[in-house]
Amino acid sequence: MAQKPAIPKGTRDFLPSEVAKRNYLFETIKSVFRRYGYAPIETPSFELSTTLMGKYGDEGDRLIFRILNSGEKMRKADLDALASDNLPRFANSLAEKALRYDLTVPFARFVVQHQNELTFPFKRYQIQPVWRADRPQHGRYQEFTQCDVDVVGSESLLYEVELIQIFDEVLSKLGLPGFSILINNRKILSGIAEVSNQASRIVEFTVAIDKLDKIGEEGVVKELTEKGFGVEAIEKIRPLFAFQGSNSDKMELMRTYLAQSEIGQQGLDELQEVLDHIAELGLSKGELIFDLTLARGLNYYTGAIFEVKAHDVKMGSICGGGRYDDLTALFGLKGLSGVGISFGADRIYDVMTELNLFPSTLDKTLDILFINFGDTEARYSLQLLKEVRQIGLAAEIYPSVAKLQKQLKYANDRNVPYVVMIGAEEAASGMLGFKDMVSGQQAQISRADFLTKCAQLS
RNA sequence: GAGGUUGUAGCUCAGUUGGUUAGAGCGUCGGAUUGUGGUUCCGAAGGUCGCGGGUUCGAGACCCGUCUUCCUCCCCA
Repeated sequence: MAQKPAIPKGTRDFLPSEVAKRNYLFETIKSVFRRYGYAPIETPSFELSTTLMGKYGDEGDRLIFRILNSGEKMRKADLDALASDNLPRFANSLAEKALRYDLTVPFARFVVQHQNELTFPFKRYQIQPVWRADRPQHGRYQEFTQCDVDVVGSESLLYEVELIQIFDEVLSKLGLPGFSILINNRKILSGIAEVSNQASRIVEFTVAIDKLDKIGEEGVVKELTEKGFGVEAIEKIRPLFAFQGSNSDKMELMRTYLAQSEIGQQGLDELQEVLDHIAELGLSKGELIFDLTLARGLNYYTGAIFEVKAHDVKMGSICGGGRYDDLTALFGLKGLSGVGISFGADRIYDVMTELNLFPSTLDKTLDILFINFGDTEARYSLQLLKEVRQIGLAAEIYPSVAKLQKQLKYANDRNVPYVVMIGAEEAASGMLGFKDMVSGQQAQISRADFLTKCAQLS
């Protein structure tokens, strides 16, 4: 019985034209990564559940795809846990492997595991798919590709600067007309929590303040109240709702506000240093903005936090990243600070499609098509075809003796710029018909002239 | 995980309060035109109406379930 073809929700097939665009995207990204001295690594698409679980907070755990144990391993199911309603534990006993959720945590595992084989600071890039059991939406998939660059083994803020330059260079190179590179620092957020006496509830606080531009001041107050923040605490953070203006205006406000917080001042110092460097070096199309409401949920960032948003499109963040001081400590290696960023290739692809930024030349996968007029005539074409390929052009001969109309239509559909016709007449005379499919013009030229032309095209 | 929404030809979509044989455009294929494509004209093929159950004399349409799509939350690339 024929089965209706389908793929799981949140996943996609890629047609040749789409792969061409994706490769162009990846190649552009890679070329920049390499130029800044990063080398590629790869890690398995699935890890041990224990490697991933608990690293992304409760929300994150929910979104991790688990791989059901197979065969005899199914007997490991912890039925006691099920009976006592301990579903997380029961789930863990059913699945000892899980699809990776991002590239950062596996990277931390990789660094600890191979620490003796690496030179620090270790700079790597990694372009691989990740999976999230999220509900699909615009720009949101269950399988998508992340392009990460990270450096571990240095606390130098020069890397923050470098990564901002990479954001700017990649996205400018891809032709995005404008985008905002949002930056914040976890220490500033900690300082706010400290000043408002809510040090232990920083996550709830940051989640609420992250919505400032969405639900407004009243909404944030309401949400904080609902979460049990007292009137006093809310009054203490109210000055932050006026946070606006230039980066230096914002810095000034925060210097005053966080005057009593040591950690807050430290965060401001760090941010200031990065801002100064970038101001001096300049950016191409990007705009670096100090954004206090940027409080990404990932609970492993300890210093800088980044996020990038493209202008003029309705799309969430297209890039993210930040500094994490303790990530490798989770796998037993302390005192190793890391900082990294991630490009959301699929979202960038969607943005570029929407803004029509892909070069039209990407469609072309064939330079020359030889028309097939018959078995005898094709012999002449085959010899020439071989030489054309050696020159470096993509070329092929139509596989059967179909009507010329059909062969030309095929050339048309394939976006082939040139067609060569060698029929009985041409085979005898040593000439060939060379047709420009764009202009429609055709000329009889010698084989030598043809090969010269091919050499120019390659 | 919560709420809403969608599904009819390869694609985009019509389809009246439930009523005969479910339509159009685009695309595909064939022909006009045996060595000249994109334009034009003529013709043809192509549908378990997402899937399963129910109501009814009768369901593409109504009800229930399920999957899928898109959207708002949550969260994130």
